[in-house]
Amino acid sequence: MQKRMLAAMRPADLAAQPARWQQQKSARTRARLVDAAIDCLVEGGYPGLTTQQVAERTGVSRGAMHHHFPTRFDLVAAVIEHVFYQRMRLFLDDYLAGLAGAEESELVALATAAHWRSVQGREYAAYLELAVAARTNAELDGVFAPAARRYDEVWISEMIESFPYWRERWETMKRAHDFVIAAHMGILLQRPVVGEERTAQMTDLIAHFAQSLYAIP
Amino acid sequence: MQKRMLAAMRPADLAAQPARWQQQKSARTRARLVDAAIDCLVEGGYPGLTTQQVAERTGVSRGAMHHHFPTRFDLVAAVIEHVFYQRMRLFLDDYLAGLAGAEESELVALATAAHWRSVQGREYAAYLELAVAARTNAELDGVFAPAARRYDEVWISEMIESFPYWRERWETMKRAHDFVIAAHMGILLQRPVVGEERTAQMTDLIAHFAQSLYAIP
DNA sequence: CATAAAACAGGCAGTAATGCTGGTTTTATT
DNA sequence: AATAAAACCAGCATTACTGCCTGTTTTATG
Repeated sequence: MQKRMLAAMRPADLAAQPARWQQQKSARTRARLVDAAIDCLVEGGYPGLTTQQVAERTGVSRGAMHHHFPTRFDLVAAVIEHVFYQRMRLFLDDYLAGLAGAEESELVALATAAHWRSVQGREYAAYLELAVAARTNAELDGVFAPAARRYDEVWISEMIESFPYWRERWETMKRAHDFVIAAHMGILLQRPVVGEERTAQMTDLIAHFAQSLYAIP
Repeated sequence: MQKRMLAAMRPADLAAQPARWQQQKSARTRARLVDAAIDCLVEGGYPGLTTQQVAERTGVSRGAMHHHFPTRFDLVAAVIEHVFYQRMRLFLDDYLAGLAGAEESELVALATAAHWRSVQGREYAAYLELAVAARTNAELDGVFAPAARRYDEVWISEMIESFPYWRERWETMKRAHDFVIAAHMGILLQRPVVGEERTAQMTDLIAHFAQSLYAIP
């Protein structure tokens, strides 16, 4: 439960303790820029992520921004790293926090619930915008797809570490993992049209199906 | 199986037999413009749907385009109607075509398979782009959300008509319907990262779960 | 303390998209 | 055939975004 795989992928924006003050200051503004970019993404989608907006939100001049991120796409690439990392970290923090003194039979339900919570955060909203935009933007896909596959492997590694009870049934675990991730994404997108009641019914259904995958060998 | 509800919602673009030739010509160019707009949507996402691109693809001048669709958003609104209608029509055509001589127990599997096929068409790709863009675009959402809710009701009506066998279990049917739609959407978005093999496993899983909803009362 | 380098600021040209306007051709009406 | 209306065309002004460029301040180094 050490999140070893994930820890190795921490992006430069979230560095722990930089040596020089100047580097620290630089890292701080970079982080602020990336954070503002995520806000833009959440509020205006991928087309709403403009350098002007980011500069205006952070108070950083466009010139300074050009120093940290020469082109708009450099900023987008940094956002991608940040979003993948944070999305996974927030899920793991939530899941591991609620794990104390849990029965083995509850683990799947706890993980499913934690994932549904994680899906409602702004990091996931930004991730979704990027994922959809990458479908129709070759340049973006060139950075997004490799990152997605990288984190998919990390995610599986973490799951194997967190679910030692199903050591001999990793294939089943992977299928359940894929299923929950895809289903929650779809539910999130359908939520505005079906409303809260049917959304809740669907999440319950997903949890039930995920459980059934483990219950039946 | 008459698609009565759906037939009542056919957009003006797809009118059957207009009276005057001029109106027919007008409807034809309108349809061409909407069709080109869908191509833009599929290839470049919502930001790629520009009036210039549409005019260039169709060969229609921007001035003529302004005559049919005074503003860009008028075109988008027409696209929304078209996409909702076509997405549902293509699914129903496919499903009803494969229905001849089918066992009652196969219906759920047939419907699920037909829906997964429909999800891979360009109409659905356009729908997805609009759905995601509407999340961060209030003006777009103002047209998209009502249309989505309208077609959600039509969809349910058609399902009730197509599945008379579960007359007394409409709630179960609705839940299965919601589940398959959401799950397929999520699978489609996850497909580029998980690959074809895991995608196929997921669709099989969805079909199995949908079936189980009916099998167990 | 002097000098280099890093971080920051503001502004300018190029590009592309939108909405609109004046003018032209084609079709319908009487 | 004459007139009105619908469909079509080309171009202009505005807006907004990107990329880059020249300076200025702050921090590190010898």
